[in-house]
Amino acid sequence: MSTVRGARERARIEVTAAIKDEARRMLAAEGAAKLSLRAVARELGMVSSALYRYFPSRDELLTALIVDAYDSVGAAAERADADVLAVGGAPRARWTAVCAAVRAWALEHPHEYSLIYGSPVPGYSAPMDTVAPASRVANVLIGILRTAHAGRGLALPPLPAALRPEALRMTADFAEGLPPEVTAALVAAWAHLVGLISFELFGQFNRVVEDRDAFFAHAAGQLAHAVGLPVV
Amino acid sequence: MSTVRGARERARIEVTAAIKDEARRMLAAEGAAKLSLRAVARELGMVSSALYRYFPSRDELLTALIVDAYDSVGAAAERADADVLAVGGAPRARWTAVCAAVRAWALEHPHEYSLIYGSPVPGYSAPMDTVAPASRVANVLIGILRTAHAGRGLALPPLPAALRPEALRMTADFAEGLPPEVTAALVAAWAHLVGLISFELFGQFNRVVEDRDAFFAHAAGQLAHAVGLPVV
DNA sequence: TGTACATCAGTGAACGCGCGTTCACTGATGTAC
DNA sequence: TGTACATCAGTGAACGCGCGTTCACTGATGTAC
Repeated sequence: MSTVRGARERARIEVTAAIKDEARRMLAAEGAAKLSLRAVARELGMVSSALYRYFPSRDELLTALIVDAYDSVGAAAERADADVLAVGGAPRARWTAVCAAVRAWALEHPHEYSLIYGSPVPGYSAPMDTVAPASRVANVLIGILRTAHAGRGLALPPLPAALRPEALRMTADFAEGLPPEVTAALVAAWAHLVGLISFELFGQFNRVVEDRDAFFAHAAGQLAHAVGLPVV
Repeated sequence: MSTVRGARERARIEVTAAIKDEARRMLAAEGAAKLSLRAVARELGMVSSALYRYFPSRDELLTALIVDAYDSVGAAAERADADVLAVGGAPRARWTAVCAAVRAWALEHPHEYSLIYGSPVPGYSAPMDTVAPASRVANVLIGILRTAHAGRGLALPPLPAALRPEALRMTADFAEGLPPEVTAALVAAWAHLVGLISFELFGQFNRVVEDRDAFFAHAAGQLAHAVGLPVV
């Protein structure tokens, strides 16, 4: 019951963290495909086989990094939202702040971003552990829209009949309480946001968009509009 | 001056094509990171060193595949647009047809799509040869908007002052003749389109969107709206 | 049309590299009595 | 408090693998006279 851990347990926690930190550094330097257990061990002054005391395989280490990345961007989004909320910000301000926070996180951690929103790592398939952390950012956005809906409301045109059943199902699954047209718009807006960030990060904006801050700020406003958030 | 080629030249063309075809097949099976000259050679019954007669390095082969992929999706977009145009389709119909064609191409060639719109291949940097083919799809969309602008016009609200200079520059650079707010909306819509397709392809829609056809059809309509294309 | 030489596709062996993972081991830390 | 045993982190060697690239070579195709 004691929170005072033995030397063994504390060492284990520290070494596990050191391995993940080093792996993250290599990720940032080389990308996920180049991440190797041997290189991490080498950098830590351990022998490669020693890592197997901490992670049963390279894929498990990758999974840990993916979960951490989702948690990291999720926390950044929650923090941004809470900051705006603390000064009494309206839903629209919260929305654009969260968009900006996700982009800022991506620009600071490009390889971690690639890991979770880029092309899948070949030969790796994400286990269930990643599902919950993966939805933290989306949950922040849903929370904002719920507040807005409960307040002045969200004005969106009705859905075409073909999409209504799907939108109702999505709402029931993960956005209980929102109007179905808002749920549909939210999912599209979320894909849009990640598309914008990916274009910027993966080089698609090279020779196309130069003033990226201005462009993104405008796009985030359009996104807010697309999910029905009023301007004031 | 004769178009009748010698055996040597014809053989070279055929073998080059066979190498690219096989590389594309391996790409589809394993992804870009796993693409290896040795595996391609093995599959073709050649010795690995023989490939160096055709491609000076693995990166050159990758570049060739990237250029082909851009050309392939560009051609698909152009074909879709031409088909709708041939039956007298309005700009909005052309727009949604092109969006659908890009998505269909991506679903058919997921790894080629990853190659051009996914996270960059580690250690590879795209040379200038890829710039022109990369813009074929965008050029189709620009063409549609030009027609629409010349016709009934495109109704979009004016840009915020912060984005006007950038939008004017973009217009001058690659979308001459369009109103600046349309150019800005087009770039955002293009990122949105790729974001939607990437989410679908990279697994982000798993357990989220089930009726993907309906969702995408609706999103493509929203995209048309976002660039100012009238419904009729 | 025939011969001599140049070009070039493809071979096979080799270099040097890094990888993930297993396994028997040593020695330090923790636990039960 | 002291001893005997169990647990576990880390070692070092090894396995078997695939990779990109170079190089001297053979033999077929093309070219000039």
